Amino acid sequence: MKQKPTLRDVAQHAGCSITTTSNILQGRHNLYRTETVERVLGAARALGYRTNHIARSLAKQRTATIGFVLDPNHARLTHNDYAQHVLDGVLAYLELCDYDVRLISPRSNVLERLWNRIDNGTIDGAILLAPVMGSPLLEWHRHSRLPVVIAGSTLPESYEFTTVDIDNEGAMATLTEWVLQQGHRAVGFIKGHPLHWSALQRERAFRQTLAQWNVPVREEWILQGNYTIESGRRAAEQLLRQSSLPSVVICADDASAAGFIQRCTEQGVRIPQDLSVAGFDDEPLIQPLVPFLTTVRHDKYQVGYLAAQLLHQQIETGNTTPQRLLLPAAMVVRRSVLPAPALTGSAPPQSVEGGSNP
Amino acid sequence: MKQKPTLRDVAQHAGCSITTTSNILQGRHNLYRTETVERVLGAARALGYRTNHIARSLAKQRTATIGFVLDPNHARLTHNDYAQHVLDGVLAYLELCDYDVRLISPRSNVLERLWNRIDNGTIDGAILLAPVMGSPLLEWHRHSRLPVVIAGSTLPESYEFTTVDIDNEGAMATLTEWVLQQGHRAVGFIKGHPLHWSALQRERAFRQTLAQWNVPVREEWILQGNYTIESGRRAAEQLLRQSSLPSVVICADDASAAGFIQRCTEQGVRIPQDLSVAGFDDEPLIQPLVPFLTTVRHDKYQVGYLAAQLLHQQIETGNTTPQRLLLPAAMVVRRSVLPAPALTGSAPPQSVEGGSNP
DNA sequence: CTCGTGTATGGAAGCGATTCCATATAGGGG
DNA sequence: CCCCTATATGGAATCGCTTCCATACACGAG
Repeated sequence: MKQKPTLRDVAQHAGCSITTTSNILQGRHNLYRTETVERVLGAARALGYRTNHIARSLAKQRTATIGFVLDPNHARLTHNDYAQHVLDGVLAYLELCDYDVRLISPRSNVLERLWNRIDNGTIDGAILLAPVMGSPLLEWHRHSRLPVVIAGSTLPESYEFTTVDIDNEGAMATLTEWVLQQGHRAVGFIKGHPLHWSALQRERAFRQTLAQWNVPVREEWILQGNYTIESGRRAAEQLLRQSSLPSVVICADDASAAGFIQRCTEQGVRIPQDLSVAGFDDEPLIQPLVPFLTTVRHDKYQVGYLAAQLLHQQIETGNTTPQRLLLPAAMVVRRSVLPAPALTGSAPPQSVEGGSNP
Repeated sequence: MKQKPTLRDVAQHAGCSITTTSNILQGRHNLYRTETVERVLGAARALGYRTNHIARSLAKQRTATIGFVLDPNHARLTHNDYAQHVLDGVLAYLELCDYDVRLISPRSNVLERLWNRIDNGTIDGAILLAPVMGSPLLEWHRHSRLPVVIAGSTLPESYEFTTVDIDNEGAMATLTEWVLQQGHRAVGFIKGHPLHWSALQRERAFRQTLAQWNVPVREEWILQGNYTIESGRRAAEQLLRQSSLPSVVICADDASAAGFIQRCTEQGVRIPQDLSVAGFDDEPLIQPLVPFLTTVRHDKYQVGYLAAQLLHQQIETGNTTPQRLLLPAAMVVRRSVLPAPALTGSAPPQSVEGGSNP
């Protein structure tokens, strides 16, 4: 049970200086005679030497670690399938450049405590996962000199952050347009979580598209949701209580779509025969529940992968000029949206666009 | 854009030595006059000082960080609901003792690379999440002096690790016994992932219980699964091809149970009228698919929480004597298991035990 | 023979904390 | 008046590694 060998031990064993040893172990082989190199490498192997990354980090002022920061207002990571996919992409990229991840999952909203966890020298940069509006984490940028990339939210221009997210507006516009092309003119909407920018963006795109098509927005058909199955059920109850119903409901996400459909079915409203429904996210965990759901697919893994890549670049180059990446999403047409029962709209009929049905 | 302040800066600002500053900032207030304490604390606040944990770790030889190590043979974290719940428990405990988590998700099986990621001084201990049989991570214990706790697997005695897991054998014995008490004597089984100890343990308990009740095991009704929905579907196809069928099938996990039920239903075999099915895990993601599934519930969060606690103790005390924690699980009786059509067994009828139906 | 150039190596000062131990001062007892 | 103890503070080594810069030597050119 001996101590872990240090650089000094290796140097001693190899009969050369610490400098030489350090250089060779860092791969600067060409500085030395091959014989020296081999001696050092041999000694390191013989002793089972392993670089102490803490010491290295202190000396280099570089940890080769990034923080993956969950928002304290979020549901816990473990109930958050989204987080996992993004994280997976992050890990995949970091594997390439040999970086590590520190998980920062604050239970507290106290800015001071948050900072202590984050800005304590243990990470070179951070990925913030979909911070919500008004999150203390965003207060951060004023004081932090740490490179930061936001994954999963596109913030308003006023925030000077690099962001990576799917193109919520574009994708929802496409979806809405497609629904309109099916002839629907009476269209409802279930909103997403009120604190998420993505929810705002999706709603905005929905409204704008309706406006472009001169289709009136009926506010009593716009229901609040929060990206959960349960909220979809509640929305259904609210909607079904009304005297007149839309011919289609577009949901800001698959979870609420699933809840909505469930509740409708329980109430004897058949989907899609009596009412069409579209979702958004093509959430794999939801899919088995409503396998026929027409929705929009996007690549969360890719969001994480690119966020990591951008962050890595910022760290390496020191250039932290904000950028905004918007990834495209694809429609997945299944069977939950039927053509409108009676075409009455003013817009010209057009051909179907978008993804295919697996 | 000035440099981050260091201890020296604070000391200077407060007009005292670095030693004094360090002591006070570490909370040893009683060593000094209150006036000095206030001066130091004030200076630290004024400068926005934040201790550099890297330097601290080097000096203390303690990082206050543990590694959460996924098995390279595992599915990726993001498709692994189990991992998230355990991780969540881990985070909850670590929050209490102010430790952090480094995520170690090796893509490689190369032991040397694995070690470099793990044993490089950046963590004080590690939690291995459910390592599979023959995993390179287990080779580890011979060389590593790092405190390690295994979460989610109970290894054979020959491995000298502290483990935390649910009581797979006990829970499966209870479930099997309950099924037998319902009068079933023709009982099939879908096995879990062949590389997971939990799968072995569940199968063993199943067989032993049958043996205790003098119920013969029909090997053609024992089907291979691997903890996935798809494997349950395959098992159903295999089983339904046979000339004689069991009256009940016990599955080593909920996912394969769901797949099994799905496929049976598609083939016109009604569950539970034609065939009873029991699951195991009470998996929340599966539950919406088969809300009537009788299964066994256990607390993965608790597994993580306790694993973290044990590891923390080992780190603090230095005492790494192996322990094995087995957490109890509770039956959840729903409607997927009916009493056997005709009682013919030799065992005495007994009363129902186990959990309740929410 | 001297100088410059290039190659091979080592010395020593850091990185930013912690901590052992020494020192200084004040006050109380003999 | 001196010694001892307790209280308050600081000096300096240390953690293990990186890296700037110096040194030593050899060799060909001038």
